[in-house]
Amino acid sequence: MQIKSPNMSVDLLSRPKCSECPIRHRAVCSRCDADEIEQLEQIKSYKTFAAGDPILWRGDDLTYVASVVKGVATLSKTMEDGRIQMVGLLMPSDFIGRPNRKTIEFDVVAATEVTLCCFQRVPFERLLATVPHVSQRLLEIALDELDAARDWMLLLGRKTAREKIATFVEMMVRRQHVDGLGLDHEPLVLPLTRDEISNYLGLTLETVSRQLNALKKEGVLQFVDRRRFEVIDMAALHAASGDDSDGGVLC
Amino acid sequence: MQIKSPNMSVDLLSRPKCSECPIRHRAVCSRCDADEIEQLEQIKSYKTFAAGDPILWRGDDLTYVASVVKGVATLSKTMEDGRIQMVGLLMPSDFIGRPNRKTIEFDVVAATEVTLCCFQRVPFERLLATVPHVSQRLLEIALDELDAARDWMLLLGRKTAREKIATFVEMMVRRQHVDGLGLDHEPLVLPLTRDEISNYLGLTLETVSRQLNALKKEGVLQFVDRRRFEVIDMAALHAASGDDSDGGVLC
DNA sequence: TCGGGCTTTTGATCTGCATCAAAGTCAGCG
DNA sequence: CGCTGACTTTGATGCAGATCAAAAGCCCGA
Repeated sequence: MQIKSPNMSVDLLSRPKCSECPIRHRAVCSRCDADEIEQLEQIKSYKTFAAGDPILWRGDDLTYVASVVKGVATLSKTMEDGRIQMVGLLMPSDFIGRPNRKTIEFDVVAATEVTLCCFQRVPFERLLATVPHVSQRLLEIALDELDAARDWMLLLGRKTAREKIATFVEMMVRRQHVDGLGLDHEPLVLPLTRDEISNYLGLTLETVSRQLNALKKEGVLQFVDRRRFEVIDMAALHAASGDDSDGGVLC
Repeated sequence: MQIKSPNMSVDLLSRPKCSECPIRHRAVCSRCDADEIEQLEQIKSYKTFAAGDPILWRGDDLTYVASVVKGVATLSKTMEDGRIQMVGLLMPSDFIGRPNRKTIEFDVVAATEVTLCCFQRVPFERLLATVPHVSQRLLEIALDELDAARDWMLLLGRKTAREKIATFVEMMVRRQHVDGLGLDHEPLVLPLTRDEISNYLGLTLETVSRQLNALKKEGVLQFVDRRRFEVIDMAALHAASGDDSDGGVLC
């Protein structure tokens, strides 16, 4: 399944179906009737950001809610002294912003070129209040995000550098596979620099580089350039991640 | 404001009001009409667990959703080799379980004696589908939890042991204050053992002990026994937490 | 009151990852 | 092309917190 053409209001609540992973990849929401879609159309617009552009800064007014159509954005927190922790990686079909909150608490930055499908927040909230299945859908999305955040807490608090890297690479494989960004046996992409990966995993960029090269040396991965790679030994990769056998949660 | 007597259905969605902290402490939900309360009454029951009792084990069927009335429970993930990461601390008014999910992905254990207000999941979901403000309320709760989880990710990934401990103690102060568990200038309680705290903070129990004693030696805290303490120097505690000036988020 | 089994403290040592430093690689662009 | 600046790799060293070990304190029941 490919990314939706940017011409459907249901972008906001849809997601490619993935039989493997019940947590983060949800079935397409097709419950909106014609009238509801019409309402969404009227408050909708598309915005594009270049790689590196800030999308929202901590404290900004949330005039829009949005969903990622194309590209990858990062969601992160920064401490006063500059330490950064990424708390989410926003890929196609992920949701940005939230109803009933006027400002955002995190920094959102485009990691690659990003296209967003935006809806004006206030009218969107009205829709929320009148159309019950929309708020139920949003509740599902929020609970999925909560599960993903908690899985990431296990990674940050208890995993070794090697396990963190293996988990991250495995996640890239799964998400790109189901999102249709890379066809089978095409090289996969790391949408982040070593520095950004380190901020996601709670490591330094040097450690990320060393661990990635260690996996290469062991024949688990192969790099075609600094951003593109192939997995040679999926089983070894999974074994290194420290996750339970099925590994279904963190994709 | 004291803990509610266990006689009101609105236990599920209510929470003591706290003017200081908009994130985790929500205003009481009083939108249910008499008929809705009646419906909730019929699917409600109270359950009590002794300290140390497991409440739910990973993979268990979720026959109930519940909210904590009294006591403290922990929510955690365990790796195959025994490493544990606590991903949530459930205190009075916190919600357990979720609609539309048949099993739970985490272990829930009573840290102290715990009283839960339980609702049968399936009928509760029916209520969700028919009464829009309940799902909106649950969405708010889920989004608050998500913010808290993401703040905790910053702690786990980037804070030092000292900052972690200071943040944790500060959180105990705030939550016990607003939940009315301890009156002003009464000793505050650590509802967890050193080992449990270490699992919450991604540390070892020895490091927790050392850092807590360091804060004592510096005159920031004072212990009346191993579980009870007073904060002598709130400003120093906050300064040690590494959080932004107002510190409003992690309470 | 004593004793046994917890939890906690304290000390000594080790190590994984951070930090510091410098060289290497690549993409874009004049 | 070759220069420039950003990203990445690699190496050397240091240290926060883990690990290992043992003593001390505390609760509780006999």
